[in-house]
Amino acid sequence: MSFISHLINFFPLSYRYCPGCKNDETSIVRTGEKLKVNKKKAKMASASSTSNRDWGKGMACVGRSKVCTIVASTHYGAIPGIEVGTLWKFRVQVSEAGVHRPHVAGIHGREDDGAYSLVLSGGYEDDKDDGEEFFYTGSGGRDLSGNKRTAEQSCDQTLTRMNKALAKNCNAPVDTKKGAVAKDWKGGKPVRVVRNCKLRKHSSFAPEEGNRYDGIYKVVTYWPEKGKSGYMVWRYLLRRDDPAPAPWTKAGRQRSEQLGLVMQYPEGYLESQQQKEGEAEDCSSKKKGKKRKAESAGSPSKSDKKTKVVEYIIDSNIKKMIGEDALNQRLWKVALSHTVDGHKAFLEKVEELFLCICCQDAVCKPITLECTHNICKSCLQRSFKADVYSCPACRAELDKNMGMGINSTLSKILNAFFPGYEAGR
DNA sequence: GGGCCCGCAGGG
DNA sequence: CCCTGCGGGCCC
Repeated sequence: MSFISHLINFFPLSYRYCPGCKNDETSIVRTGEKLKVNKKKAKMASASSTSNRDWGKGMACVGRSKVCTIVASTHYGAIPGIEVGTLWKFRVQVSEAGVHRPHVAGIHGREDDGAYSLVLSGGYEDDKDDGEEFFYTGSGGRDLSGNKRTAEQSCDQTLTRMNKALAKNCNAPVDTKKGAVAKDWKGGKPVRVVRNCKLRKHSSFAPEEGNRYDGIYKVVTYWPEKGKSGYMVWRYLLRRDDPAPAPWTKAGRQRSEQLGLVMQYPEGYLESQQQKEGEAEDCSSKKKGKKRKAESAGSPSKSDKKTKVVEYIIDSNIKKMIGEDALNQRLWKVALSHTVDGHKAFLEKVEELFLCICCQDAVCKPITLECTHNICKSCLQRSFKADVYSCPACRAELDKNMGMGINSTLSKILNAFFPGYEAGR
């Protein structure tokens, strides 16, 4: 540990770090650790497969390139900085944003807690979408043998796992036999809802392309019923309860426009698609007046950067606390100059400014040193334990007997901006 | 255009 | 560990 502290002291600002782009730590091989030979892999169907298909390309089989750490994976409600109407081409990106973490599954939840998010994708025949409200179908009741991810209904669903999780969001005691109706539906746990373009076949509220975050819904009621397949399915009625206008409404479209929300593609995706198209054209050099289209597609390529953004107005209570955070006035001044860039950009700036240089996360239980650098209490304690008594950011000397009182004002402000962010650690 | 079936993430 | 899963692209 002292080695790490030493390194950090030696190269305090040698690289910049994008808080939103944190790499998955589980894939990092630390000093003294062995490369994880994946036992699972040996057991997987692919090990004995005779297929010659190349699975290395495409978005179906890629892993995440970043993990959302701004809130815990069990966080309920909106993800700070993610606006209603945000668009992503692929599910893996929705996962990276923390909006809906599973890559394939429609419901994310825990059966003893509740459901955090779901995706409407037209994958279940008993779904029905009316925009403000929709009927959702539970998962399961399918034969997934043959290493499949989806199949037709072939047996009854049960109120277990994710189905039970979603039932727990309803503001009523769970009833695994008959279902329940919420006493006061708005009192239930919030569910983040994403609509996928594949839903378009059955719904006029689906996005044209990719996946769209549509805001918070609540479970009004759920019950078991014989589905179109003839097998029992669990059905849920969800109703929208979000302060932001729905993306398909006029107000919602205007808002998306103002915020400059455009389709997000994975890093380098459009470029590689273009290249592929070029190669295909070379190969069959029969030209054929191919549609040279993808070039102008959604990627914010400098020119359309000047889309107008709505200034973010900070809540007056938080503003007051910011005024009271005396030692951090310099940082707050910088942060406040970014409210004109909108909510998302402002929060990203705050996260950057209040990054702990040791753990590279938003500072947690912050201690503000006299040199005005902010460090997580646990990170500073670790440094002291290793007999390093200096500021990890600027190496200013510290009294080895100094108090370890946290900056409670800063802590309150950060918790207001990033609800629950400390729970993830 | 429809079927096949992969890695990966997450919960239990 | 084991099981599940409303993706997704390649091949026919």
